[in-house]
Amino acid sequence: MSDKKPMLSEEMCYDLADFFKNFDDATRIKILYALFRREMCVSELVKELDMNQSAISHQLRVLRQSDLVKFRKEGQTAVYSLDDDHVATLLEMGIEHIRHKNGYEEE
Amino acid sequence: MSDKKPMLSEEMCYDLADFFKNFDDATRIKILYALFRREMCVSELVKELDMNQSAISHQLRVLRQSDLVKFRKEGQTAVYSLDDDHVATLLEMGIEHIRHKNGYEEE
DNA sequence: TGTTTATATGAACAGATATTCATATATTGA
DNA sequence: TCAATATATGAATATCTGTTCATATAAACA
Repeated sequence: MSDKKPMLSEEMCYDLADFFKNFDDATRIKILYALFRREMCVSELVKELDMNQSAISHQLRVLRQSDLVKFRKEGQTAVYSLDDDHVATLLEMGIEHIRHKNGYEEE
Repeated sequence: MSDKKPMLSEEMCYDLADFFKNFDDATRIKILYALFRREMCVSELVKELDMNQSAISHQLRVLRQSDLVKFRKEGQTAVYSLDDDHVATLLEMGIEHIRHKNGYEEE
């Protein structure tokens, strides 16, 4: 046991959990995947997800605080985009996992 | 937009969120990482994580129901191990992400 | 300046969830 | 059979979290 990888530090465990929390909600998944397809402003996300503007803004704040998305102001609109290379990879790993588990390799 | 990847289905978004929920809690991260190092029975996990046996068992049930861990009975003990190839990869991606973000590439 | 549009945000509320406590089940050994 | 050990699980509780509502801010434009 002593010659193996050491256990994770308490701090790392909490940081990891916080990181993965970004992906544990369907709304945030939708936002992240939408931004993976292309950058979008808030009102476009509101239409795409057919949800309350406030709900979208609140979730964008969560994702911003984790540095998963960034945005730039263009006049009165805020254009959001992904700010982390790992996001797309993680989403695709998850998708592959689900497809594999549910047994529909193809499509 | 029409020639790009289509948006994810509602069901896929919820399945993805449910999958990532397994990693959104520090206790489950600890359990998963401990089992990544080696298989362990419940009482070993209780000692390793220094937590209530009931709490561990409840979390093991969550992970079992998502097919992330499996177990075999050996007498009165239940030996748990990882049951999904993606788990270790995901954890390592998360760890790399944190290290990268916090700026300590090395070590 | 006043109005409209886009976005952000605090407060409140409802629903989800992690832990604890008590207890059940089942295996081992005396 | 009785006691001890290992694990599982239902109920209760406290905390966390996502959404909504109301409202604030700020840019654009008449």
